[in-house]
Amino acid sequence: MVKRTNDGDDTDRPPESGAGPATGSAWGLPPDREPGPETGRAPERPADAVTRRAAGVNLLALRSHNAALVLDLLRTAGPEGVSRLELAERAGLTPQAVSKITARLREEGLATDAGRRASTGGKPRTVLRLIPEAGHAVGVHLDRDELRVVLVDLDGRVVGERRAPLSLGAGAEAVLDALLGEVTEVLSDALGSGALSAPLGVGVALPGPLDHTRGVLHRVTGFPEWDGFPLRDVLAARLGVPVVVDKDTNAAALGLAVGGERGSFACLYLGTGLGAGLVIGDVVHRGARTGAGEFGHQVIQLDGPLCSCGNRGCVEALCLAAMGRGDVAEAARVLGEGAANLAGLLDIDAVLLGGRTIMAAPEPFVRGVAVVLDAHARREGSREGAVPVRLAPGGARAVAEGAAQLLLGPVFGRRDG
Amino acid sequence: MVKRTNDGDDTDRPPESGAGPATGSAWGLPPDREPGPETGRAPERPADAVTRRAAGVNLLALRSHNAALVLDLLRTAGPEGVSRLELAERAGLTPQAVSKITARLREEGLATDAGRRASTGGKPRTVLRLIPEAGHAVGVHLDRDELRVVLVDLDGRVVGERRAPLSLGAGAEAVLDALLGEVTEVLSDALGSGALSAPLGVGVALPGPLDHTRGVLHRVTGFPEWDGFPLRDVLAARLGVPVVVDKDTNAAALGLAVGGERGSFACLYLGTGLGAGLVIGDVVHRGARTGAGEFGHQVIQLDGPLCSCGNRGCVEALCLAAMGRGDVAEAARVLGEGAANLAGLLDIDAVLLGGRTIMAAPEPFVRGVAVVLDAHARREGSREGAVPVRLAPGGARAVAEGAAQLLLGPVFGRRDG
DNA sequence: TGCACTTTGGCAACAGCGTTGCGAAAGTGG
DNA sequence: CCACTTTCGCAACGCTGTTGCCAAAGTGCA
Repeated sequence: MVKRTNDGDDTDRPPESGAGPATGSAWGLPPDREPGPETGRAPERPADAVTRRAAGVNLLALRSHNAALVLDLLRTAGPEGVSRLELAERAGLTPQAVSKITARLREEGLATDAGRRASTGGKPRTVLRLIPEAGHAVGVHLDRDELRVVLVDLDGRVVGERRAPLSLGAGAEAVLDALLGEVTEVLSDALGSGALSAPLGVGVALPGPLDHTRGVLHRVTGFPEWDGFPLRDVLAARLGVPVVVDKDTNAAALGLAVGGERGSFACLYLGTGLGAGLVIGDVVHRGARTGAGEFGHQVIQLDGPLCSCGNRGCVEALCLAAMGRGDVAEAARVLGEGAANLAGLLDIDAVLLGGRTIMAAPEPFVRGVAVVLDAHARREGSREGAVPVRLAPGGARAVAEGAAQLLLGPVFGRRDG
Repeated sequence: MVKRTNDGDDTDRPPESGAGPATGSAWGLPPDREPGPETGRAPERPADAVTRRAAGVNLLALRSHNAALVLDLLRTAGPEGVSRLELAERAGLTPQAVSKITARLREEGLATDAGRRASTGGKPRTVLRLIPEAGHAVGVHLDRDELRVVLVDLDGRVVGERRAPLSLGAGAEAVLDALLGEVTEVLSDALGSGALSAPLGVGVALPGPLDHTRGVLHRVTGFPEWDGFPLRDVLAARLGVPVVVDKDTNAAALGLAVGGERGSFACLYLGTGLGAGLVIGDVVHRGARTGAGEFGHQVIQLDGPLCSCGNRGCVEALCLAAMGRGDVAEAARVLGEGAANLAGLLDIDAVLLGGRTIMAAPEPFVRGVAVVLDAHARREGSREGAVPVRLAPGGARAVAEGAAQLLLGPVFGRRDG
């Protein structure tokens, strides 16, 4: 039902990566071709992809942009729905344009009526809502010791889930087999239980570093054997649907951005390591090399204790050392100083905390970080007050859900950054 | 000749701030009304302006977007010009669409023929170029001890300039009078020497903090009497043209972004203080409160020496202390550590150095910062190598030129961030 | 109960965008 | 001089959002 939004440049777009021949349901098919580690897309200079994209806007691009925007407004409104006039006001379009767009969305099965509003003296407004079942995506969280697969609908609701223990160091074949198996299971469960259209694709989130634009892993921390592995293309070839790969922190941040966190914010995740997902102006910021978010190896103590990365005085080293001593307050303070540096540099609207270590003792961390940010704001005389600190919502499934949003986001017009 | 790009929402847009009745050339007119500190625009909640702007795209918006894009490509091509087919390829539009757009630009006096290319076996391509004289903007750099005003054409070339000593602490009236005087002088010089269309407006860059969206100053460092002064609206009322206000570091960064520096980069300015201008994806990042770029008060030495801001161990304090001891190498090293934190956090493409202190001894700073970034990159095993460090080009006029780009940028489709 | 009024939202005509088909213009090369 | 290539404008077209208009569906007062 849902097609990926057409950007109007379908004339010379490279073919969908590994989409291969659509032999019925391609799920669970044996690999019809095994791309070697070097068989990726045509090598494109990353600089080109960033510095000057063809920014000319087509009528087709305009159409899909506005349709995606209206769809996003419908999604944001939730099950209560929105009226056409409200959509028009929020989108900055005329009511008649919205009428045409919503008529198309209804024809495509993406939207439907949802009752009417109370009259204000005239004809009551007809309320529209998204049909969440019109599209699905798979989100995979490939963690160091666990694999989690979720199936979510257009609304972002989880409609299927599986977990399995897994070691990232068990070798590519073992990990891929486990991943493909769990994904297939989740999908066949959903297919058995009800009507399910073909999924839009699979998003995979895992610890970095990696190249998001090409979907190639670099040396995953602690598992150098993955270096250079073209995960996206291998998975796309085996699954027969589009695959997107991203860092776990970015996926989590994307999930929050889609889930209602507006503006610019940073999610700090403290677990085996310390990383950050950055959202700037509602867009996940990855950087040209998918290297953004290196929060943990920010130096906040010149010539401080040696960190595993080779530098001295990194936030991560100080924070984990404090945790090793059982000094949560100091760990939170150190984290707060790093967060204050980040907040000052980017003028973000919120700091969100997550990760296993923080979830084990949320309150002292949130308070400790807030205290540092408050102190900085007061000393610098900020008129807006300190950046608010909150716990990142979503729990243990957040990364997998965010991974699914790597596919759902474009449907609602979200750009990558 | 040049009208500001129409975004298609001119139905309910607030009137151009202080544009007033156009009584001939409004320059140098006595103030016909003096807006008090509270007579600004209708107060708009900053959250709204950031979190959800009406993103629906109009046919009018599409038209002006594509026209601005083509104009930008013409500007980038320089005096040699570009052919229609090249424009079409770069813009992602069909040649025929480009023909129509360039025909309009030629009618409006913004573009013209510039010879032809050598034939490749058929009709030779006609080359088009921008007409730089079709539009101008004024850039003002309001520094602590000096005032600099430049007049630039569409190409960004400086066609008029004036300097005057000035103390920001001399009081609002004195500073405003000096500013208005110099601006009027620059314009009348240009009017006398040749044909000059009415300028697009005036961009003013000064040390922060301030509110870029409203054009209101906060407590300019060291000059608390400016707190809350609505500089944009006051100047707009007196000059009768649009005015945009921004931090000096942001203006400088914008100037570099327009001047050819692509992608994402940071400009670090070391003078009486230490600040940064951030460009992320070709867009200046200011943050919702125009607070981004607080590079100098990044803490890199927990419990270090006290800084003027009240915190301890700020880069600025350490850097300036080292300079006070004459230890340029240590200052560069400290600066480099801060730059490494920034580069890791944002995955930027380049670090540019500027400011009076650095220009006094450029080579040791560039080398010292590069050494630190190299060391970090090597230790972390970056496959792309270290972030390149360069001197920010442009010299002493860079900030004023960038201020003028605050007005020119929108003509070429540059969004604010 | 009936009528005036308000508000919503679809139908139809329209202006204007980029696209396509086609041909004139302006070169090269034999 | 002619065949060929390439550029680029004119004209028709499809599709976008916009405007004008009117039916539909309520409220509220007589």
